Amino acid sequence: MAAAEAVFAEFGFKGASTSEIARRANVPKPNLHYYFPTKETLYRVVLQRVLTVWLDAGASMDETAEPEEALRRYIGMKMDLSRSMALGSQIWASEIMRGAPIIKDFLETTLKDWVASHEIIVQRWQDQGKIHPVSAKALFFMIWATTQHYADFATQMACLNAGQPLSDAQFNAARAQVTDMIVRGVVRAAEPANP
Amino acid sequence: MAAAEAVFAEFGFKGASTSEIARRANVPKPNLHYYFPTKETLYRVVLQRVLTVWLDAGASMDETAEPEEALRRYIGMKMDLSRSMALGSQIWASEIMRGAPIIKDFLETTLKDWVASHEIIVQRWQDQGKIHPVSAKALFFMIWATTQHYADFATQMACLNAGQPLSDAQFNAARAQVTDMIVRGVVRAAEPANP
DNA sequence: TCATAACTTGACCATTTGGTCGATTCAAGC
DNA sequence: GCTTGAATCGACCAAATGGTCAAGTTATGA
Repeated sequence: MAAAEAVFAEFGFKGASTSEIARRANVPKPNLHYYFPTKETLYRVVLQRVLTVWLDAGASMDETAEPEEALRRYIGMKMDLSRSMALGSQIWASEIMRGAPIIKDFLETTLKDWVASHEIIVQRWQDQGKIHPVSAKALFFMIWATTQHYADFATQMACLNAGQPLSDAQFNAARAQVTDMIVRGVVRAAEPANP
Repeated sequence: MAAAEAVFAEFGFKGASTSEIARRANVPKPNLHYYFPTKETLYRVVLQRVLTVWLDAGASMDETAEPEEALRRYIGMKMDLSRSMALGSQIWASEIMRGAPIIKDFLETTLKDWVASHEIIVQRWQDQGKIHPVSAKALFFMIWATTQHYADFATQMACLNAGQPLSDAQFNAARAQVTDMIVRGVVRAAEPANP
C-alpha cells in the first residue's frame, strides 16, 4: 500500500506500473494481483484512504465556534494532513487533473453536500458581520489550495530551501503564517470598543 | 503542440503516450517524431512555453509600486494565466509532483533568483510597516497555490458548480475575491488619520 | 497426520509503449 | 520537366505494460 501510494503519487494512475509498485514493495507482481485484482482496485483503495481522512478533517469545522476559531482549527488540521499525508494529497491532485474519473461520484455527492452545508455556516457568519463578504467556495478553495500546496509542491519548496525539505520548525512557522494570513483575509477585525 | 499539452496535462509525462498525442493531433506518429525526436523533447518544449509566460508574469510585480497595487496586479495576472493556460499549469504541477526532473535546474536558478530578489521587496514593505509580518515565501506560495488551484482543480470546481466550468462572470468574481482576501491577509490597513 | 484453504512465485501472454525504417508524396528552384 | 530536400506515413521492432496460470509452499484446524 505504501509502495502503491508512492508510485501513484509520482506517476499518476496511468503512469504508475504495477511492476514498479510490486518491485518497491518487494513482492512478486502476481502476489500483488492476488490482493488487488487490478491496478484500478489498488488505486481505489489508496484513494479511499485519503478521502476518509480528509472527510474526518472536514468534520472538525465546528459550526458552533466563532469563525476565527473554526477556521484556525480547520486550516491547522489541513496543514497537518499535508505533512502527514503528502502522497495522498498528490494522488488526489493528479486524479482531479485527469478529470476525476474515479472520484467524480464522491465530488458530486459527499463533497457537494459538505460544501453546501458549510456554505450556510459561512453565510451566517457573514450575516452576523463577523467575516468579510466572500463566497464560501472562494474561501474553501483558498484554504484547500494553500494547505495542499505544501504537500503537492513540496519539491518546489525544497528547491527554494537549499534543496532541503521543510524542517519541522519551518513547517510549523508556515502553518502559523498560512493560518494568520487566511484568517486576516476573511475574518473581520473586532471593532475597537467604543461607547 | 496543443494535443501534447492536453495529453501531458491529463496523464503526466509517464502516462502520456505519443500515439495518443499523434491521434489527437490527427497526424501519424512518425510525423510527430519527425519534428520532436523523443517524447521528452516534446515535453520540454511544452514546459518551456509555460515557463516563459510565467516568468513574464513574474516580471510584472513592480517593485516601485505600493504593496497593494503590486500584489493586485500580480495576483490578477496569475489568475488570468490560470484561465488562459490551465493545461500548462497542470503540466507544471505534475512535473513538480514527480520530483521536477526536467525543471529542477530552472527551479534552482531562475526561480530561486526571482524569489530572492522579491524577498527583498517584501522585506522592505515589512520594514516600512506596510504589510503584516509574513515571510515572502509563505506569501508567494499562497498566491501561487490559490491562483493555480483555479487551473489545476478546475474539474473539482466544475463538480461543485452544477457540473459546469466557471463562467466568465464567476471567474471574474473569484478573481476579485481571491485578490481581496490575499491583500487583506497581507497588507496592513492604512491607519485611520489621527492627529 | 492429513486435507484443505490461503498464500507465494517464476514463467508466460496479449497489448501497448516509444521509437525506427523505407517508401512515398509534396514543394521550390531551376 | 527535373532535381532535391522537406514532409508524410504504413508497417514494423524491441521493450514494457497489465494481467494470468499452474505449480508450488505454508498455515490451519480436525
